[in-house]
Amino acid sequence: MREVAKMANVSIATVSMVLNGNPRISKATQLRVQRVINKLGYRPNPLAQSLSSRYTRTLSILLPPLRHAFADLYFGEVISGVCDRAGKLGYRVMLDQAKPDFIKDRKHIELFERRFVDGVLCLGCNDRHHFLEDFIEPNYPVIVVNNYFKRWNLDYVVCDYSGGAEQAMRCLMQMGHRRIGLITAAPEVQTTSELTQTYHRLLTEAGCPADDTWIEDGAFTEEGGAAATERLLARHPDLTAIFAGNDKMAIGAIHYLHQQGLRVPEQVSVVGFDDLKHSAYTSPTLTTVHLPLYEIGVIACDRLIERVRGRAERVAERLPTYLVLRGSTALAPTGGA
Amino acid sequence: MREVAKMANVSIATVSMVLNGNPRISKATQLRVQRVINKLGYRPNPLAQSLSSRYTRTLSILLPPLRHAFADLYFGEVISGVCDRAGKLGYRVMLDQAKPDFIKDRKHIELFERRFVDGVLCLGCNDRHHFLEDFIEPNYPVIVVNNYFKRWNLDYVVCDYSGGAEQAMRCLMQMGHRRIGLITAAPEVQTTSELTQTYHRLLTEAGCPADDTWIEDGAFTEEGGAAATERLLARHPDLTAIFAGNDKMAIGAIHYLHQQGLRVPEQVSVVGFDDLKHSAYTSPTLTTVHLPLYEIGVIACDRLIERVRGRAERVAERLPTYLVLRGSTALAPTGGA
DNA sequence: CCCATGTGTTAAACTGTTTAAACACATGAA
DNA sequence: TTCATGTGTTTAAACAGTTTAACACATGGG
Repeated sequence: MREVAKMANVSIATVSMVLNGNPRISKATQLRVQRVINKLGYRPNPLAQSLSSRYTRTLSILLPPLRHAFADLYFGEVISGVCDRAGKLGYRVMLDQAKPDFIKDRKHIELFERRFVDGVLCLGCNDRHHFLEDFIEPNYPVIVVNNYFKRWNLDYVVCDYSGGAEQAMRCLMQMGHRRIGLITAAPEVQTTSELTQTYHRLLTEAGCPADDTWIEDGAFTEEGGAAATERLLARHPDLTAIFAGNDKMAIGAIHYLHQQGLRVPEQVSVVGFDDLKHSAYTSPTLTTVHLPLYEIGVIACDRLIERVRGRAERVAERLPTYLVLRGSTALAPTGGA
Repeated sequence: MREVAKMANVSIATVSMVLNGNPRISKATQLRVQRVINKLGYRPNPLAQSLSSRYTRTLSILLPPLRHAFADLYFGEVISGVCDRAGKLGYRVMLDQAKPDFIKDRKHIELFERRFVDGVLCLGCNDRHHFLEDFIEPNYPVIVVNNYFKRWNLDYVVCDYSGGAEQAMRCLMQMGHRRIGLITAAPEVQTTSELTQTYHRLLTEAGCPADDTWIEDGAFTEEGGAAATERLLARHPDLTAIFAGNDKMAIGAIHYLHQQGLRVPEQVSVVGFDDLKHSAYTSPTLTTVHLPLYEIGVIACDRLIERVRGRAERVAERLPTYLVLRGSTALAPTGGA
């Protein structure tokens, strides 16, 4: 920078102002300095810029403390959206994981206090992640992705889980299903509970309310989905459909059903939730609720950057979802179980 | 830092030295300063540290310019390994994507020149990614993950593709398969070409060499795998097995075979490569070669940090792979096609 | 002619750390 | 006593920018 200033016969401050498009610099000076910058191929050092300006132009994606958290298509889609958008807006993206040590060392606070990042996107978090509380009072720029909280007043962007669940349930019921098992996970997550409530509401409206024996926890994993299916089937051998809170559990369910020699969808229909890429390639292909995960990443990123730049209003957006009808659903078998 | 220095009656430099465990500081001073640091809850500003020390303690993961690149279990596993290891060693991880604009703007160079990061891990790159060349001459710390190049002398960590392919092919051949189609992708990738060579070698050794009509490109995607299977089947309706260069293409192949009413594995056996999480949950479950992708991420991260810290020797590691026998393979049908 | 106003530029202070060189001061040997 | 040596600490200069108050100068109005 010094070199540029010297060669253009101006002060360092002038060069800085040219770089930042300060309107107090005359056209002539601007052009002269710009030419020298190009000739010297000068590029400002972002570290120094951040040190001075207190903006890092870096965002963090904070993932829950799951093993191999990045090897997950659900998170992957969101992250893709965030990265694409952030890149376009000149922001960098860092990855962090809210492991117990991470929180214990207050690293989530340091993210801001030590100026590692300008803002944080929280994926896959739930009510038990008490560290979220620490973001509220200092009013740090944070957006919760695909969940929201009653107890904490945090900005969020979510998919319309109720709407998606309603479509899925209506579809099953129109096909004649009434004995429908529900596999969910993390009941403390608001979006999940929307799903459960919708499930209850629609069955009740149809005059055949379900009790808790029809609901099992599948931990959002394939194994969990399979195990949950086993438990459901043990209690209700006559069930004709399973509605899973995500695609992985649905795939686990199909896996278990096949193991037991049950045919999908002839004997049991299965509906998932997420519409991950490979759900279109399973056997049978999976009927599922499409979530705009990539788009949600894009929007969350947009809103976060707006907040970083001073936007004050709360963010609370809800994106529409829709059912994708594929091969894992069929008319309910008419005969016996 | 100033405050700490004042309160401990020492200079800022002394505080810095205490922080960095400089042996020239006496035990007494060290203790005194440390106490003040704790009392004030002082934490050094990493930006300023980086500005001074010229180390950012940040690594970049550079992904190829694929759509939704992060929504990929293959990359996801590697990234998980990298993040876990980097976190333990006190390094942060940034995400970058080698899109055309990114390269055109020489942002991959700026990563180093503007001191965004200390080192870069390149995932999913191939011989056509000429930007890799730019890293060689300045000797920037870069590790190529799961590929290597003959034309460029870059450090790498790979899985043993030859070994894995040999196990897969031997397994198929022991089950009586001889008419085996190969679905690969990106032939310019060394690791891929290991696979193809092994395929040719084993078939030739068995006295039934295959020509190029037995090989199709599947672009590493499910769609591609399905399309490749269609082409293979059109030419060789009598094939009894398909060996795919990754799990996604294998899943695409099974998808197409099912669509055509062919049973897997009774009529056609399918073997994949990668052993992604959900390959254990497909129908049928997928026989595949397990790649230690998470471990490769860990090791690549380790080696990169060693290089950043001055290690000079070239990195060229190869991790073992093994076949996982599941439900998509069976004895070759003895009768007609 | 004097002063208020506006425009372009600069010097200096600031961001928070590292590090090389200089500086006290005590010790031990000649 | 004098000088060399070693130890612990400080000084001051980087690192590479941004920001702000001040300044020089031109213009226009009273």
